[in-house]
Amino acid sequence: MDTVAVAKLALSAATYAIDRPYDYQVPRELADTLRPGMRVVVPFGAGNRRTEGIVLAFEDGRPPDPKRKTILTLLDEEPVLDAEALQLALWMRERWFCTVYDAARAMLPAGLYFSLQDRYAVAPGIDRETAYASAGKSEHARRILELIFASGGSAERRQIREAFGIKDPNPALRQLTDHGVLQLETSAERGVGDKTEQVAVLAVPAEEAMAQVTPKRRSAPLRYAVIELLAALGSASSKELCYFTGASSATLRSLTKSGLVRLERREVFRRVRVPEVESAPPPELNEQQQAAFEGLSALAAAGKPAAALLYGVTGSGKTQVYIRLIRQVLDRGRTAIVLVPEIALTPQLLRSFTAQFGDAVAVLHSSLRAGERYDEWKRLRTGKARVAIGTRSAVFAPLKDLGLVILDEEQEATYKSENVPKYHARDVAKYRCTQSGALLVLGSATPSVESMYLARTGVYHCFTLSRRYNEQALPAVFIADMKEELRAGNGTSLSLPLRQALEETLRAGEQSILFLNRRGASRMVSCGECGAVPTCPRCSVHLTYHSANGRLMCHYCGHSERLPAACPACGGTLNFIGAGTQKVQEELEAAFPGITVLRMDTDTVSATQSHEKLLSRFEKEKIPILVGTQMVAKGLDFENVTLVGVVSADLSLYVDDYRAGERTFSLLTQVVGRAGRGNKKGRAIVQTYTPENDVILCAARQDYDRFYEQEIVLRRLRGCPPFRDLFVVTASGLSESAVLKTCMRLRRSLEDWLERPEFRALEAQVLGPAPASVAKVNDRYRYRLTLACRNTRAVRAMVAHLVRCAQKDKENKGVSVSADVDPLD
DNA sequence: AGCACGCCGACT
DNA sequence: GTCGGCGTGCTC
Repeated sequence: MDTVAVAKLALSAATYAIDRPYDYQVPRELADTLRPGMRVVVPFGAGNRRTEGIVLAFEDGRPPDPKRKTILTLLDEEPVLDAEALQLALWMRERWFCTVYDAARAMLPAGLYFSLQDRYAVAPGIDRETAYASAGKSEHARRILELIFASGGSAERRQIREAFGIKDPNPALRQLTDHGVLQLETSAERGVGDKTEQVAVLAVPAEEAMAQVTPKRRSAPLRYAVIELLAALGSASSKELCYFTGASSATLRSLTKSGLVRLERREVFRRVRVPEVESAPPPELNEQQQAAFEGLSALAAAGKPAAALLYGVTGSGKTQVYIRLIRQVLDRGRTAIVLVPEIALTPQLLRSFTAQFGDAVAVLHSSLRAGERYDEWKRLRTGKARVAIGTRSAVFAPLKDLGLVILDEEQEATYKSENVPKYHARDVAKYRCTQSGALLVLGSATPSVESMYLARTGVYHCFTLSRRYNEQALPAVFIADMKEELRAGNGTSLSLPLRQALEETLRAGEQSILFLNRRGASRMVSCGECGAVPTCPRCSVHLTYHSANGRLMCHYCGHSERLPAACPACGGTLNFIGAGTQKVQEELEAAFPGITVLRMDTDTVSATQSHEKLLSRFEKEKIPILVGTQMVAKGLDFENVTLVGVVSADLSLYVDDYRAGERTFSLLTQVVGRAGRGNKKGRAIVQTYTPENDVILCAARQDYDRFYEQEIVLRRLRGCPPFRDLFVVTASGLSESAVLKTCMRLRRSLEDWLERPEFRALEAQVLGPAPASVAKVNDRYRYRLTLACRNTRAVRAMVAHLVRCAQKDKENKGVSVSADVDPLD
């Protein structure tokens, strides 16, 4: 009997509700070349639209099935994912409620991505008249033809859909293709961010262009703004042009139609890599470092999966241990991954790694151009580079014989992805280490409570570095009670002790850093008279001011508007509020006339220069005082900084999140550790309205162990990680009542499930529905249910089932449902 | 999600 | 009789 070869594919068009391996017939000409891990193009769905798929496996000897469709084309010459990576993708689907394709997409560099477009083109030999005759009386078909002829004979399906709005162009499109007037072509284009970018240039002299748009300045302000900017610059990238003027790509297109602007593609110059550094000898280790190294090295040598916590106080030299460990792993013929929270904040670490390992290091992070990222990815896959350093997504580095994964500052929130797939790099790292018998090293001065718990209970090995480099003493920490300051009539953000300390530091010719630990440090605008704050029309958030383009912008949906001259509600004067760094800067300048105060927050960094530049200015010019947000907390060490002030330790503490204590402790510890890195002794002043708070007291004493002991009790009591995980099911939609109804249905079936004998013992708890932290985004209301429960395979399967059923349920029409584990907010 | 099929009202 | 709007069900 005749049999055929069938490929099992994961498809990009399959949503979570219908994600499963799909069977496709392998055409004879691909039978020899096609292997698992390669990407292909296949027809999918009733309309056979082109979809990308990735080969998971083959099955030979299957009976032919007339219903089965056939693979159209091959996209790769070599597999882009190996067997282990495919296995990881399947595991991610189970663990984080995403599709296999979502997982695969996270693993591959964007430069590898194709965008498949269905294009409708006028068939050869068909003229306008024949075409319109075929359209007959169909209004839809006529409109489609108009669009296609207007755009030069062909148009993308997406374009046609958008032009139609809600109505369905498909019957008309089918009619036209059936008559042979139009034909469908598929184009596979390389994805975004290649080596070129779109640039807009003036097509006519600047004066002429200005003369054309000026009369219509009122009615077409965006066109005017674009031309005005282009007249000044000559040319600019389309992206920047839109950012600075608030114009959309439609504005640019309309300007090209008027003949004022030309759009071109221009080569983007690949950016300079890590600066060349002289190679350095392996670092010398002190006694403690040596002990940690030997312990870790033995674990790595065993070739069995293992995890260890490297708990080392700030300045105890964890990097040197990493370097020696990597060296050894490389010498044994294996490879290593180093994850850091943010590349930009770790230039020193990057430099020392390059000095040690030279070309064997590949750097992967989000601000690399797609092409560069792709190049680095290829170097890793081919074995030319054997150490990958990067942020979260570098955990997927395509390395064979992985022997070691290091997560530096493992408690950092950046290791959890906020986009689908919402994975945590720590868990992916664990899985990869298990796959390849590698060692996972979690390094931190302030480990996450979860990791320390696992270390204390013997799941992780634990190594401690308690001695600071050169035996430096920890800075002396003083807590300033801001309630008392208020009672004494001091309403500013600078307490008396902080003022005095600043004065003394100034007099000694030393430098100070003031830290404002406010999350998402951005600036808002409010009316001085009526107190109104401009809000996004589509989302329930305040708009933030961007000084770079002078506009108010929404960080959730991208809405932007010009900063109004006066309050739209009452006509009053608008004031800037927000990060407060500016206010602190002003207060400092008033208190210390003539002293330079450098400010570093999202505003000054994006507008003027990179924070690296700002920091080097601070160091080289010995600017007396630096005020900043989160970004001053980490990274560089300054010899001459002897005073650190925390303006308000409470800001990150009293928020509704079980990790608030941990985050505040970690931040305060890092900030305090900034003082006195050189020979001089440092001190720190922590200002707070709640000086009796245990987290603040522990941080002031740099007493992690005490903090942990208290925190773990709270976590157990509240049923938070590490004792239970929080599964969050989110429903969103345009109708608030529909979203809430979906949530109530979900809650009921969740409770039904938990009644079953196999789940009773888990003592799970269901909370909500409650509005999400940002209750409305893009006009969609968001509510969520929280299930606090041990994270077992059965529970994950149950949640997955629940989400899938909710997505398929007709009662939930117009509401989308998704799930996440231990989300950040 | 995206597409086809089928039902039904409006217009011719 | 069409055309087009809308609800329902499936995706190899």
